[in-house]
Amino acid sequence: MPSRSRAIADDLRHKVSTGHFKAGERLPSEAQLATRYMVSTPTLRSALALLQGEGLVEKIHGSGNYVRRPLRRITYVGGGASPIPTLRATVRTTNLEAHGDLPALLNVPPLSPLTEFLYVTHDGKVPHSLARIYVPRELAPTDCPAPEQMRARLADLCPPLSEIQERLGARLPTQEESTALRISASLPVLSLTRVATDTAGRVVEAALVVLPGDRADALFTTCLTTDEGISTE
Amino acid sequence: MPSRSRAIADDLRHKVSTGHFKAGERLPSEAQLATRYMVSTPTLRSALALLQGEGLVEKIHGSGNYVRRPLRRITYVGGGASPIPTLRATVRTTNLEAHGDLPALLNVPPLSPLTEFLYVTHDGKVPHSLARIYVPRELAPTDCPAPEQMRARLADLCPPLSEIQERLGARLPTQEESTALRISASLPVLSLTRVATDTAGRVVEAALVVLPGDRADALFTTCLTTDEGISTE
DNA sequence: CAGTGGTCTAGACCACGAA
DNA sequence: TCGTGGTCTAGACCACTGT
Repeated sequence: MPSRSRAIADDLRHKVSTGHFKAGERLPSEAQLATRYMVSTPTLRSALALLQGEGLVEKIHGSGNYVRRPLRRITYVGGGASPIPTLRATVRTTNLEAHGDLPALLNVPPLSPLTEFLYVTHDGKVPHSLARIYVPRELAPTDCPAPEQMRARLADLCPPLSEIQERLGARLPTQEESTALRISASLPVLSLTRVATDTAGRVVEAALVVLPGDRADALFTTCLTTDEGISTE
Repeated sequence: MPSRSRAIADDLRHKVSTGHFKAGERLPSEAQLATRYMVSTPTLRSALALLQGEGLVEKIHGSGNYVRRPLRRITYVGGGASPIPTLRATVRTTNLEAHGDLPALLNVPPLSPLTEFLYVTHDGKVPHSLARIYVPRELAPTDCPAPEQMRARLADLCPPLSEIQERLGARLPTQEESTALRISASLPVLSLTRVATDTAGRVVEAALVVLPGDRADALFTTCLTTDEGISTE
C-alpha cells in the first residue's frame, strides 16, 4: 500500500540518485512540488520528512530544501583505538559535580568533582560528532588536549589502562544534539558510551559519543586465534 | 519554542511516568485527546508520533494508542559470544544466490550458492530481534539449528574461526523490519553486520542483525592487559 | 520586502479491529 | 456495525532567509 507521500519520496529519491537533482542543489519550493505532484502541502512535507530521516535532504528554514552532499563516512574503531579519525575539533572544558548517570558510570560518589570535555569534531564546515568526556578532576589535564592527545595521555597513566567497555545504542537525537550536529530530529544517531578502567580498577574516563546515523558506523574486530572469547553460553 | 505538539508530548510523557496512564493501558482516543488539549487531530497525532519514536506508545490501527509495557532490555554481546540471549526463535531457511552486498561481504563470486537463515527471536509474544545469516552453501547444515547451536557448529569447524568483524550503525527500519519487529517506522534500529572468518581466510558466516533501538544495545569489552590495541593513530 | 519553510486548523474519506 | 487510527485536503498565519 504505497501511500501518496511514500510514492513521492520514492520518486524524489530516484530523481536524486539519477542526477536529476544534483548534490547541493536546491529543490523546487514545497508549494511548487505540491502542485507538480498534485497533493496538498502537508502531504508533500511528509514525503520530504522521509527523505530527511534518511539524511538525503536538508531543510533550511526560509531558504529551501537542499540535496545533501554525500558526506565522508566516519568509522569509529572500537577496542581502544583512536575514538574518532583526526579531525578539527572544538573543545570546551567545564568543571562540575557528578550527577545523573555519571556516578554509576565512573564508579565515584555523587557530587564528586569531575572535568567535562565537550568535543565537537568537524569535517570541513560540517559537524561530524559530538563527544562528552568525563574524567575525575584529579586525573584531568589542565589544558585542553586534542582528542588524540587525550588518549595518548591516558595511555601514559600509571597504573595503565586495563579494560575498555563500549556500549552502543540507536536512538533519535535530543534537540541539543540535532542542533549541534546540524541533522534532522528524525535522523537516528549512533550513541556510544565508553568506559575506560585502569589496572587498579578505577574508572579513568567515561565518554558519551553521538554520531549521525546516516554516515557513521562503529567497527569492532575480534581475533580468536587462541580460542578465547568463543562461548555458546 | 515549545511547539504545541511538543508540549502535548511532554505532558503525556509526564502522565505516563507518574502512573496517570499505566503500562498496557489504552489512551483516550485521538479525537478525545485532541478535544482535551484543544488542538486539531493532526497536531495531536504529531505529538503521539514523537512518543512513538521513543518507543513509549504503540499505535494499533483500529484499536487505539497503548502505553507500551516496559520490555526486557536486550544486550548483544560482541566479540564472538552468543549473538543474542537464548530466546525462542522462529527460523526460515532459504537457498539463494549471492547478490547485492553479499558477494563483497562473504568474499565469494556473485551468484555463488548461499543458504540464508532468517531468525526472528521472541521474548514471550514480543518480537525482539531479526537476523539474516548467510553461509556458503557447502558449509551450511542441512537442518535448522537454533542460533546458539549454529554458533557451536561454527566453533567446531576445521579450520577454526580466526576473526570476527562487527560493524554497527543506527538507522530507521525498513518497512519489512518495522513489521517483523512490530515497532513504529520512526523508531531507530541498531543494525549490526557480523562477518566471521576462519584461519584459512575464508568467510564462513555473515550475519545482518536488526535490534529495536528503544530496548537494545551492544556491548563490547576489550582487555588491554598486554598493551596491545592501544594506538593513537 | 518577497519567498521560503514551520505549524496549525477543521474538516473529509478510507481501512482496520472488536463485538 | 461502529469506533478506531491512517491519510489527505485546502487553506491560514507566523518565523526565518536573502535581497
